[in-house]
Formats: sequence, C-alpha cells, structure tokens
Amino acid sequence: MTSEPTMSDSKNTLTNAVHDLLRRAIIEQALKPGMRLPEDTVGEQFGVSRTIVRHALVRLENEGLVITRRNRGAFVAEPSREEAQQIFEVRRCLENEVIRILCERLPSNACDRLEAHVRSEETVKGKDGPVSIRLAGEFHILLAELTGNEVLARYVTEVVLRCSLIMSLYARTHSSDCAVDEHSQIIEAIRAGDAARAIGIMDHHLGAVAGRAELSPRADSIQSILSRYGKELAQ
Amino acid sequence: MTSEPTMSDSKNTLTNAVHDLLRRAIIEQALKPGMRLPEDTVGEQFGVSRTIVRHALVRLENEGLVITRRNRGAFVAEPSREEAQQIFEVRRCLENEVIRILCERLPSNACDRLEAHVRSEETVKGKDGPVSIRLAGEFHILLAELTGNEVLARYVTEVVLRCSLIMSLYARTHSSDCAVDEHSQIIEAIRAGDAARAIGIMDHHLGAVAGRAELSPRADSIQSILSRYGKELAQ
DNA sequence: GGCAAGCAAATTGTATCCAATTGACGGAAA
DNA sequence: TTTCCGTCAATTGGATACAATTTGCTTGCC
Repeated sequence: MTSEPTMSDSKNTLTNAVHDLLRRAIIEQALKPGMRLPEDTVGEQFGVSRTIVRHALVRLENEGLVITRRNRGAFVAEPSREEAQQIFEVRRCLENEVIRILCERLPSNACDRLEAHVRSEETVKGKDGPVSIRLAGEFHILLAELTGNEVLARYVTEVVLRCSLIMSLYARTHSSDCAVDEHSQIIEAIRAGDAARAIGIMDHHLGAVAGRAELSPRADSIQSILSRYGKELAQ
Repeated sequence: MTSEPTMSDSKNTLTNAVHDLLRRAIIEQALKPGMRLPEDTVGEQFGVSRTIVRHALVRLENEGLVITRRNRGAFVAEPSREEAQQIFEVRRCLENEVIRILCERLPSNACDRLEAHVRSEETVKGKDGPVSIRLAGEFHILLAELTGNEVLARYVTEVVLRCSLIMSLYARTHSSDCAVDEHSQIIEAIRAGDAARAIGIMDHHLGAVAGRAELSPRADSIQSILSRYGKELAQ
C-alpha cells in the first residue's frame, strides 16, 4: 500500500518515477507551498527532459498538489482556508463511507495489516518529522484500500494527500500522539462491527486534525478581503 | 455550468479544447468503449500535434474515461461490472452529501436554476439520444456545483461522467422518463429542507439508474468467463 | 498443417528545437 | 520623484525528430 501501486506502476516508468518523487517531496514538505517548480530545473535534477517533468506536473495538478499558471509555470499548491474546509468536508464524507463498508465486509487479514501499521506509527511517535505526517496519512489510505473499492480508495488518497499539504500550511503543531491512539480506537470499533462508534471516532479524529489547522477565524482569500475596499479601480 | 468552466478554462487553451471535445465525444457515444485513440490520428483530426493530444489523454485517463497501455496507446475505457458497482457506490455516497449540504445551505437562485434545467430536460424527453443522457448527468453536476464546494463538485462530475459511460455499455434502455420526474421530486424535497426524504429519493433514483444496467448477474471479466471453459489449452 | 523465429510496420516514449508570452529592469518624460 | 513605456532575459507552449517497444505477418522448419 505504501505508495507505488498507483495503478500505473509498470507503465510510463520515467513519468511515474518523477511524479511519485515530487509528490513525496511535497507531502514531506521538502518542497514548501508556493515554491516554484521550473520544468528544466526539475528535469536536470532527475536527469530527464522537460517532457517527462511536464507530464508529471499535469498529474500533480489534477491531484490538486500543484497549480500552474499560464506561461508562468508550476507552483506547489497553497490551498486557501476555504479550499481546505471543502477538502475536509469531502474527506469526512468519504472516510465515513469507508468505515461503513469495512464494518460490513472486513477482509480477513485487515486487522493485522492495520495494527502493523499503527505499530510502525508508534515507532516514530514523538518525532514530529515529515515521516510521521506521511505515516498518519497512509493509515487512512490503507483503510480505504481495504474496502476493495478502488475508486473510493483513489479519492481518499487524493484528499488525504491534500490534507497533509494543508496541515503543513496551517497546523500549529503536528502532535500526532492522540492521532495514533485514535487510530487504534478506530480499528477496535471496526473489528467490533460498531459502525456508529467508529464513525463517531473518525469524525472526532478528523475534527481534531482540522481543528489543529486554524481554518475558520481569519478571512483568507485576498479577493474576499479586498472586495470590501471597493472595486472601482478595476475598470 | 454546462461544460466549459472546468477551472482551467482560460489556460492551456488547446489542450483544454481537445480534452473537452474528446470527453464529450466519449459521453455521447460517438467514441465507443474500447475504441482506439491513436495520438497522431486525433492530432491530425484537430490540427494539433501529438503533444497536445497526449496531455488531453493523460487527463482523460485520470478521469477514468480512457485507459492507456504502455506502447499500445489509449482506448476509451470499458469499465467492468465490478468497477461499475464501485463507481455507483461512491456516487451514492457523494450525492447524499450533496443533498445534505443543500438542505442546510441552499443558494437563493438554486431552485430556479434547477427547475430551468429540468425544463430543458423535458424538451428532449422521449428521445433516448445522446443529448438526453448528457442532460440527465448534468442535472446531478449542477446539483453538486450549487453546494459551493468545488472539490465535491469535481468528484461528483467525474463519477457522473463515468456513470454515463457505464450506462452506454450496460444499460438496456435509457428511458429517462422516470428520471426527469425524480429530478423534480428531489428539487421539491430539497426546497422543503427534508434531507431524509431527498436522500431517499436520490437513493431510489440512483438505484433505478444502476438497476437499468445489468450489473450483478453476469460475471464479466473475460478470464472469469473463459476459466469455466477449461484452462488446458494455455499450457 | 501447425508452430517458432525473424522481419517489417506502426505506435508510443523521450529528447530537442523554435515560437510566444510574461515579468523585470532601466531609461525617459511629466 | 513618480509614472510610463520599451527592451530583454527567462520560462513555458507547442511541434518535430529520433529511439524503443510492441504487433502482426511472413517465412521456414518440423
């Protein structure tokens, strides 16, 4: 589940490699939001031509991790607070569905895999580094993949990745202590087939994650701020 | 809402144009599932180079409307019955969320726009042509866009389009008579703020749509069919 | 008659090349 | 001093050329 079997693993080798590398770099905050991604710089770095980089960037844009401006190039996305709330809304909806499905039909080895993952999360517990961020996200991705619904899994993957990006932008702290514990609780509830409780925990969990990002208070989009100052200038 | 303002309308003009054109052609069944899409054939047809076509195809692949095989090229997707069920599952989940949101916060002009759309659906009622298929889908897309949640709207758009493709593969009939009527009922329920009823209708509606496609009965993958005919030939 | 190997055609994968657009810098005029 | 305009460097948008891979067919052998 880690990261590779992205449905296009064995094809488009180079494009895929660059795509995965860039995505990882973004999620782990090596590439920070707003940072430019010039095609030939990236290309030289990886020893491939712009063509490859370009294709990778197109994909990343589709995933919402990168935005491109015409004739300006690609930038690591900087989700607005509004966008962040929308993403969290969708994520909650999707993950609740995941829980619902898993409580109905849980694959045999599911709990083992989930618990194994939580253990690996615990080994990096305390360190608030990029690795723990990635692992925390991958727990949810694993959960989605266990449903067997690949479409659902793909969407959950996308939203989770974007949430990682959001947290790197807005979160005050990444203290994942409680998170790991809640992951365990979710496993418990699912094993018991208690959908209601599992959804409750998940809601609380996502709420906590979203809460750690200060999404609501400030008005965020430049235009929403400036719109209060009159529009007369723009002819 | 019709089709253009796809968040990247004014940029990448050529790529976008080809992308939209191909998508439309697929949804309206001008390009049938399984049909090949050679890059230079398409390119010549539209008077652009392979570069453009390829970018468009990458996008379409991300949307699940085409698949590409390494060194073989791109084909219009032929969703398996299993995949189709997964898509319907996700669609139901997402559209229920749409309803829930709309019952809470309904934009002022929403009902007008929805009813206008239903009226335009009624004008082509009876004719089971590609246009009515597209319009039926666009009702749901409009619904999603009215939530104001762009992420949600994007996912709904994707699933709805894929459902159109699925229907063109598996549906016995496209009789959209009942569908249009149910669209009206959904508007009614939303206007009344009755989320439970609206969701009920939507569930029934999607169930009917999914039911019109004979998804469950036959095993569909080639290998699962042929496996019953003995495997002795293949060494 | 069937099977395997090898060759040729077609198509994609990748790199390089030219053109067009953008943003920045600097100079000139008000 | 400030604003405006023109030129220039940098970077992407798009097209073409070459390499690698696959496929289907032909040929020859069993």
